[in-house]
Amino acid sequence: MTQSRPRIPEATVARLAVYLRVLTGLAGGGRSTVSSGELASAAGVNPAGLRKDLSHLGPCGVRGVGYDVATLRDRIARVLGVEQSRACVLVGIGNLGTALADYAGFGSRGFRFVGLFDAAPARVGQRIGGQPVRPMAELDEVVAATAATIGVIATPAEVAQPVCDRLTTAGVRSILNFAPVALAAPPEVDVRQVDLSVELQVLAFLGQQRSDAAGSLEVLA
Amino acid sequence: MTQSRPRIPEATVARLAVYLRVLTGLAGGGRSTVSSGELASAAGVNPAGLRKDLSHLGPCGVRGVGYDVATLRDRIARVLGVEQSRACVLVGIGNLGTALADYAGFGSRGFRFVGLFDAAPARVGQRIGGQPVRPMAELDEVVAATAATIGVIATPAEVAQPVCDRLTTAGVRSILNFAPVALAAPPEVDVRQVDLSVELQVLAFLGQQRSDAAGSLEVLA
DNA sequence: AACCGCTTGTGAACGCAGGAACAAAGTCGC
DNA sequence: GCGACTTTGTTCCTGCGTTCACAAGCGGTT
Repeated sequence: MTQSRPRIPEATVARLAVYLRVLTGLAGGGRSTVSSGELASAAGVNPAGLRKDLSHLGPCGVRGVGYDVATLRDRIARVLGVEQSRACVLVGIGNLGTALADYAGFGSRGFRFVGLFDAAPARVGQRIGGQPVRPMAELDEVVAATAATIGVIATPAEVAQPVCDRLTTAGVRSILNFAPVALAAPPEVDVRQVDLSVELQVLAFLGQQRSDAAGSLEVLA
Repeated sequence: MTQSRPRIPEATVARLAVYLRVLTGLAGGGRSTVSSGELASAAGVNPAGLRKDLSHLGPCGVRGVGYDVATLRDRIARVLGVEQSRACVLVGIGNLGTALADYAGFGSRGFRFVGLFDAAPARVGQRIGGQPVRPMAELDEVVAATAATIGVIATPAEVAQPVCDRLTTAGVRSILNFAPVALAAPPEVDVRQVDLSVELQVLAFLGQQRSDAAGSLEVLA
C-alpha cells in the first residue's frame, strides 16, 4: 500500500502545468523565491487555490518566506513526469498539424514527436521541423520501434475515427484529438478532446450575454 | 424584468456548441428527429446530462418521439448567437495563426475573420484564405470599421500582453489567447485561455498515473 | 532570548456539475 | 376509444472543486 499518489485532481494537474511554466520563466530570470500570491497572480488563479494545489505534493514551501523557485519547479516536473521525455506521434499534417509539429513549447515540456504521418501522398516526404512526413503504412512500425504512448490527431473530422482505431491497435495509450468529433475508443485508452471553435463560441456567448444584460433589451421570440 | 435568460452555465454552453455541430451533421444527412440517447452518444456525453442542458432552453422536444433536428438546431443556434455572423480579428500569423485563419469550421459556426495582423514585415501582404495579412498599424482602423468584438491572439508569448493591450484599446470585448501566458485585461474584457501543451501534459500525467497503478511499483523518492 | 510580521498549510462552508431515478406526456397499436 | 410503450423534463442526491478564514511556523529584529 504505497499510497504516495493521493490521486491529484485533474483540474489541479492542469494548473500544475501552468505553474511549472511560470516557475521555469522565473528561474530563468534569476528569481530564487516566490510567494503564493505572486505566483498565483502570474498564473491567473486564486492564491488560496494555488496553495491547495501545491499541498497535494506535500509541504514544499517555507512559512514566512515562500517557495524556492528551483525546488518547486523540479518537484512539479517530477510529479508531472516531465523529466522523462515522452514519445508522441502526430497524424494529419495540415495547417494545424504543422503548427503543432513546429511548436517549440512541446520539446521543453518533455514531449518529442517521433513520427509525423499523413495520408496524402503529396505531403509524404516533406520535412517539418527537421523530420520527414511518413505514410500511414509506417505507423505501426514507428509506434512499436519508439514505444510511443501518445497520439495526436489533427486530421479532418471525417477520418478521425479510423485514425483513432489505427492508433489504438498500434499500441498508443493516450490520444489528444483536435478533430471536431467525439471519438470512440477502448476503455484502456484515454481520449482528450480539444475543439477550437467551441472555445470561440463560448467566448461569443459570454460576450453576447453581457451586452444583453447591459442594454437590458427585450429581444425574445 | 425579462428574465428569459436564466444564466446558462458555462459548461452547458460548451456542450451546446457540440450538440449544434452534431445536429448540423444530422440535418445534412436528412434526419428529421433524434432521441436524447442517440444525440448524447454522438456528442460523447450522458443522456441525462444532455436533457438537462437542453432544459435550459425550455421545452423543445416531444415526449415519446424525441427532438426535431432542424428545430433544435435553430434554437441552439439562436441561443448561442450563431445566426448573426461575428467579426473577429486574428493577430499573429505564424503556423498556428495560419491554421486558424484557414480553418473552415469557423465560418460555418458564425465567425468570420475580418482582419489578419502580424508584426513581421515579411508576412504582411501574404494572402491567407483569400485575405491579406495587414500590419499592426491598421488594427484600430479595421476594428472600428468592422465593429469586430472578438480578438484571437496566436503570437509568441513575449508579445501577447502588448497585443492584448492594443486589442482592448481598439475596442475588442472578448479575447481568445493561444499564447502560453496569463493575460491581464480590464474587467469588461473577457479573456479565455487555450494552452495546447497543458492538454498534452494532463494526458501524459493520466497515462503515467494509470500505468503506475497497474504495475503498482513503488517508485518514490 | 523574546517578540512581531509575514506566509504557508489546512479545515470548513459554499456553490456547482454530474448521474440516477421517477413522474408527466405524447404516440402508436388494437 | 383505450391501453401500453417510449421518451422527455424534472427532482434528488452525491461528489468535486473553489473560496474564505484561521491556526501554525519561520525569519528577522531588538
